[in-house]
Amino acid sequence: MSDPLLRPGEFLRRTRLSAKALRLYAEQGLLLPDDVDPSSGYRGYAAGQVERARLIAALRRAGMPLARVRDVVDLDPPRRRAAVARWWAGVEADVRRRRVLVDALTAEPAEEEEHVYEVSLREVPEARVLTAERRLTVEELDGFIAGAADEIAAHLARSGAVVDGPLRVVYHGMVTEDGDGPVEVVQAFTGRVEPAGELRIRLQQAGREAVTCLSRGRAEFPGILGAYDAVGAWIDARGLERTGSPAEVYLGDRDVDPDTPHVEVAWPVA
Amino acid sequence: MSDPLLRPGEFLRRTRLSAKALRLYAEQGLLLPDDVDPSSGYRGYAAGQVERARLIAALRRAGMPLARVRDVVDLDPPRRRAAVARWWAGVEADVRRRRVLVDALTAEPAEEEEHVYEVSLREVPEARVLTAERRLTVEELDGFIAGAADEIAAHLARSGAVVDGPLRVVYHGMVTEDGDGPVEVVQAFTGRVEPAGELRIRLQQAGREAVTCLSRGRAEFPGILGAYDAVGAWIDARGLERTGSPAEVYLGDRDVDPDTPHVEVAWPVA
DNA sequence: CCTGCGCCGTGCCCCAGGGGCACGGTCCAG
DNA sequence: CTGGACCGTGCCCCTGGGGCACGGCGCAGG
Repeated sequence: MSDPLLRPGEFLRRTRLSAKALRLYAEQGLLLPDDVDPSSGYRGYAAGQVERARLIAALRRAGMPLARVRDVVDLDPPRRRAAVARWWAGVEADVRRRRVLVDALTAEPAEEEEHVYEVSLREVPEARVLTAERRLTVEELDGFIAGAADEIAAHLARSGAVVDGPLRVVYHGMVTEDGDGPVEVVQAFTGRVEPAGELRIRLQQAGREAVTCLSRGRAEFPGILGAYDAVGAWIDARGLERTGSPAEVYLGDRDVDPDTPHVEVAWPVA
Repeated sequence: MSDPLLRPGEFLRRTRLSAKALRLYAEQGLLLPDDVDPSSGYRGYAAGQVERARLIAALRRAGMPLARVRDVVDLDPPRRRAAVARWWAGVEADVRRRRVLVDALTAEPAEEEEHVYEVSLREVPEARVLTAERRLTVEELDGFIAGAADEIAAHLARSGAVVDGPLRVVYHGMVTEDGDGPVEVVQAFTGRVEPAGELRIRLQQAGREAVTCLSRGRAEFPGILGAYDAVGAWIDARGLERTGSPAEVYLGDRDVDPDTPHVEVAWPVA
């Protein structure tokens, strides 16, 4: 009895995978049978495959997609643990994002102010700003904003300049064009800074803007659309005119209390 | 301008749904256009639909399946918030389950004892036990065990009897038969108890059993299969004979530290 | 010797929640 | 009247299988 191959039935019993799953994994090369009888097509598994099958089953039960399981199963144990942990960190981040949305959806609206956005007008002074601009699609958006913010902060720090006010993201291409219109990440600063790479320096004009403020939960898409509507309606109701592209102003860190003000929607007017 | 219907393009812009999603929701009756031009097939949406569409978009982004969205969107706001919260509680529970599995998969094995199960032999005294038995499939298993445990505890409390030892789940039908073989939830007790409903009283025979202990993470399927293997191999290596069905013994509460002993796998032997 | 039964294979259609493409009709402005 | 933007339908694709039908294969019992 060196190692008689396990027939599929026995292998299924030992791993509690379904026959369908087992065949799928075999087809995809994820769990190759040790031998396939060429006439009958019967698969034979070595006893050592049981452990691998159970690892796959555990990863699947943890919700890992097969494609990633494929990348992960063949790593040596320390690397595999690290890869699993990395994947799981992404899952947790996604759950946090969804939790913020759910919190906003399940929170009791405070006293009739369910869908009321308070819009106000404010003066914006002239300022020198460092910006990164790109034309991109929806799924690239978050990554671009985060990356550009980091790049801008790093360049300002290198140049010995000082951040002056919150980060703004200006949507030049209107809310949704083809992919998305050009999006510009804008950071006001004081000090001497030279352009670098994709980063440009320009003057932000002084003027007035209509602005409303949102908690983090309501700032998650699609809640923020209500804020755009409110600001737009407020502008129209007063007979003002839009003089530029709308912007989102990120007031705080991302890991802040979901109920505190977090994002402003601002639209330049005249 | 009472309320001119929004054409699909404008509606898409206002909700940032995809055309595909919008059409899907229309087909499924989830977001019915106010009007459909019979000749061209063009859909027209009332302005009031925008809010509903955004609610649907928010729920979808939170990961709620369309079927549940369908149940939820038409509820009045307080009931809707409650329904969303109930659904989300289930999501969180699932994430917790997966997190336990991931923790077990990413934990550093302590000093070479990666896959070693310590198996030992112990005496089991005769005991009177209250049991619930059923034949069921895999997906009913957890629900049945939880329900039976509650029922048993309630009946013992009603009868003034006292729980005596941990809960056992005996798998009479071997690990995996067709669906699953009969599964018996067993609780030893002291005191006077009458059978009730599906609950039966029987004598648990005295004897010996081979047993190994698992942390909660490793007790999640499929890690527990390794314990069955280890106990079986241990029994065979000593020339003992299996004299009954294997059982899982739940030592602690479910919300306990994932690293503390949590489940035993026990197999009666002679 | 035949027959039934348990295993096992292949192939097809199904689910959510759309993405993407092709083909064709509609609507409006120049 | 014609081009381009807008919009429809219909098809195939993805994941991770579930479920069913049909067919082969081998073994045991009558």
